[in-house]
Amino acid sequence: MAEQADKRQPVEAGGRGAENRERIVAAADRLFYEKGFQATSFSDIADAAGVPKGNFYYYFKTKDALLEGVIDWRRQCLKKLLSGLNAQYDDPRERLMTLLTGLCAGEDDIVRYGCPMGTLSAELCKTGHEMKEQAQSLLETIREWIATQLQAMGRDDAPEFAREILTRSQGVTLLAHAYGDHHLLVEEMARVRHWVTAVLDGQPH
Amino acid sequence: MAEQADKRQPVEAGGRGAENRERIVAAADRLFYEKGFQATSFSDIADAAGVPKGNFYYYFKTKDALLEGVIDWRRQCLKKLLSGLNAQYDDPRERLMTLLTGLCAGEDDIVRYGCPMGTLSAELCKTGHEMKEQAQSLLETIREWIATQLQAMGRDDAPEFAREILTRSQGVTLLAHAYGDHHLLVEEMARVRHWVTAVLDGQPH
DNA sequence: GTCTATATGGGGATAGAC
DNA sequence: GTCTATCCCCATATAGAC
Repeated sequence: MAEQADKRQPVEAGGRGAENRERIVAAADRLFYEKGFQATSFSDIADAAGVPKGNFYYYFKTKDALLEGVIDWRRQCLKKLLSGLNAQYDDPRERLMTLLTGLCAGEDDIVRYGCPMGTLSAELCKTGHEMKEQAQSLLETIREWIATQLQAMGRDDAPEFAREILTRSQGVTLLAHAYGDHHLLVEEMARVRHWVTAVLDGQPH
Repeated sequence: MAEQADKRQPVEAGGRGAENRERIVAAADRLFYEKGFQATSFSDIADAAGVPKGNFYYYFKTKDALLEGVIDWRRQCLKKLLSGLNAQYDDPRERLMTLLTGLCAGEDDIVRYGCPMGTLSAELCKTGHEMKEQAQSLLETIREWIATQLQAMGRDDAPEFAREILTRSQGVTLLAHAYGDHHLLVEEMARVRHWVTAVLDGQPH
């Protein structure tokens, strides 16, 4: 189940195969997000990626292996996002607020498809998929990063505070998705930021 | 799509057919909750309900019709719950706090399968199912009830406040489900209640 | 490495005996 | 109203030519 990972070595070697592999992962990533994991068929992915169905069993032996590739891909994107924030700002508070603002960046996507991490976790948990822990670890990664920023601000309630920020953000995206309400997303996320600001400025929470 | 509803007339007539229909709905309700809608097959339901597969096409022409029956069933349960609270308490605040406490009642279920309304909405929205609005209306029903209680307490921010309570509750259940963490559920729900109490007692929010 | 043709299984749904 | 046998389709997955 973890053996597929090493197959990714030739990615940087620059062969056409690497391009194909990445195309498949990128297409699957998008479709798993838009339609969900179960509802996405190989045909869907093949069409989207422009790669014949049969071919990509060469890259991924099973659909689960493909899911693993997609989760790894999302993990890399997330890591890149967070380390980007680390590099861009020195002030941990600025980092955090930028993240919270950025969560609304893909506004339409979130309204239409929900949070990529939250919805995937929910689906995999419900179906009892073996890879649910991997999806959960994406959420945990972001929670830890938030906690790190809070700790850098000298807060001793960093872990719980971070958890609550994540909780509220997930609640907002879930409802915005369920209601298909763009306005709800923007307004409630602003409310979350306002609350974080107030707490950081000394209000008890 | 709505024609199946009138089939429910004979339910109270007390024939064996009515029992069967209810058994099917009850089994489907439970399985849709535990495994999700897509992942639940007719065979699963047939086994659980003790009714042969072929038979229940007599009651539901399609899987979607069955889903509609399940959503109606959940709506009735929800209505019963809320009117029960209305009858049990005169004080709207007591009603609200009882509801918020009760949300943790099925603790283990929530940790394992999430919120019945939230997870169903998420799944139907993601797959673009025609019945997503029906699922959404379950959430809306509960939000309206909360708003009604808040308004009865004389709050002029009732609609937004109710929405935020729902948002936070959904966030808590989503994370508790994703993490499979019983402790998280209890603790964060207590935090939500604490926050509601504080706001009701005059703290700005 | 690439792609076509195909196997296999399980899903929803139907026909029709009882 | 009840239940069995069966159909069809589409999904994942494989075999093997190129």
